[in-house]
Amino acid sequence: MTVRVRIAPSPTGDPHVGTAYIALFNYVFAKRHGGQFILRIEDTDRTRSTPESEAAILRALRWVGLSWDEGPDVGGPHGPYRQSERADIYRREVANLVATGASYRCFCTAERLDKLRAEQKGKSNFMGYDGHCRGLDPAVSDARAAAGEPFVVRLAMPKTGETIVVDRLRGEVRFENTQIDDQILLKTDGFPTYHLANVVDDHLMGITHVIRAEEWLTSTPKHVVLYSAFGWTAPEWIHMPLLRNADKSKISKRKNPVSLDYYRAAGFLPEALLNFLGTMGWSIAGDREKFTLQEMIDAFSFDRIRLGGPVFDLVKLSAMNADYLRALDDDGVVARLRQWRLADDYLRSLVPLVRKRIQRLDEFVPLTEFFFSGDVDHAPWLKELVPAHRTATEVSECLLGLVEALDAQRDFSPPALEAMARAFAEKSAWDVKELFMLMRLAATARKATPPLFETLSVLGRDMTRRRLRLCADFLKKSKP
RNA sequence: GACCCCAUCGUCUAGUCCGGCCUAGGACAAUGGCCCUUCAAGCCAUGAACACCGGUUCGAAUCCGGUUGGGGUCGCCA
Repeated sequence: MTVRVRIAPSPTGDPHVGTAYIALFNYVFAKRHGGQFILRIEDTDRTRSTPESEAAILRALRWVGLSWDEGPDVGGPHGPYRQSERADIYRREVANLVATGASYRCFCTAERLDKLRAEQKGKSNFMGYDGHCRGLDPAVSDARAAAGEPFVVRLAMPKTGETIVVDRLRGEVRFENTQIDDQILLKTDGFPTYHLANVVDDHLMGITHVIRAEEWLTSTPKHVVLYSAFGWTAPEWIHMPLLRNADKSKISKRKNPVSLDYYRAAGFLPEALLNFLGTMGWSIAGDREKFTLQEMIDAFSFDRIRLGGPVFDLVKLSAMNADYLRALDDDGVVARLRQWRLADDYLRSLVPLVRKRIQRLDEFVPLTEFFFSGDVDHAPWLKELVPAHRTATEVSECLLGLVEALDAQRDFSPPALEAMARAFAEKSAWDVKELFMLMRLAATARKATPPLFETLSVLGRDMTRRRLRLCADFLKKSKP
């Protein structure tokens, strides 16, 4: 049996460092055993998935140095590799399940479910669907569906006994069936949920090992039941520990940069990032922490994974990055600088912003310095950041609000940014002039810069968000 | 709250499976020093952990039980 594994990101946002982490272990395991590593796009959330996000994820994964044997861009014998293009497959498979009674239509409204949840909250030990439509007469169900009434399809979980998940890293994990609710498999819009699509695709694509994050562990019994309902052999499960913030909570953008694009923009070397991720929960040897991708492949074994959630420490990553940088010769560093920012493309995007502001070429570098630095120091601007009529907390909150707005802002062109900022000003009752200066100071640590939105546009989403957040943190600490 | 997972220096980890080699090793960070016109880098040194309580055993970081702590999940998101 040849090993086939996959990484299955959802294109609903920035390329996540956790995706690279899990992709790395999948990739390494596949290569260790001469198997295949597949990339599948899980875009069944029609409201949140975007082609831009998909492209960004592919680009980021490539940047980090991982490549896949099959995927939406490279094709393969088990395509399509984009779940939105496989909708008919899921509908076909789920129809079989309804026919055998392993799943059923549910006509409950969102309102009813909300009410149910509210009632259960705090009172009941069981949280989840109450099986209201489970006993519906199939003839009635058929008639209501035929009449055009919207419905979802749910998995009929066994009501007794337990489901055992065999996890490669933990052994048998047991779940009482009574506490697992009837998972929705097919949504009202006809698209599958993760649980269905994931099982169907893993089976159809011949996936042998599912290496994914620990957050999936508690929904795995549903997948076990699904496999058996289909009559399919389940893959082997391997749930990796979750990357953590410094406070041990699951890594999040509020407490850590999580976008791979940030790490690229901040000048981390992809091989250093990969090496660092390889030390998260895994070790190559007791006294060794530097290794190449190939060395990791050669040495890889699940036996060397520990399950405590590793804290993603930027300081340690930076130290490792420094090691890689020092190992490069001078030409190597030059090459990396060019790949990073000192490239014609980037300089060209800067020139329109400053050409009228310089009289001599030697003014270019000082004027554009903040485009080339990572984190900036806001300390000298405390007075300007927090004018007399504002409190530090107030300004900090405003910045955090902006970061949130920026998170959602896919279009980073100057006009789009300006529209966003003006809308934000209106909504938050901040004076436009004041808000714009705040953004300028936070993003650049300067009072005088090229036009704000052109500047932010070139600076990019990741660096802009990082600096605003840093500024908000600084203010929060400075004067509570 | 219910269920599930986890538990070695501040952090990443070795050691845990097959108990003695562990007065617990390495790395990052911290501190002190050396080097040096400066700053880095480099080198040397120091402090720093087996969560707790029981049990098994001649012997436990290692095995068992409990407690505590942390995390995750309970979405027509993945």
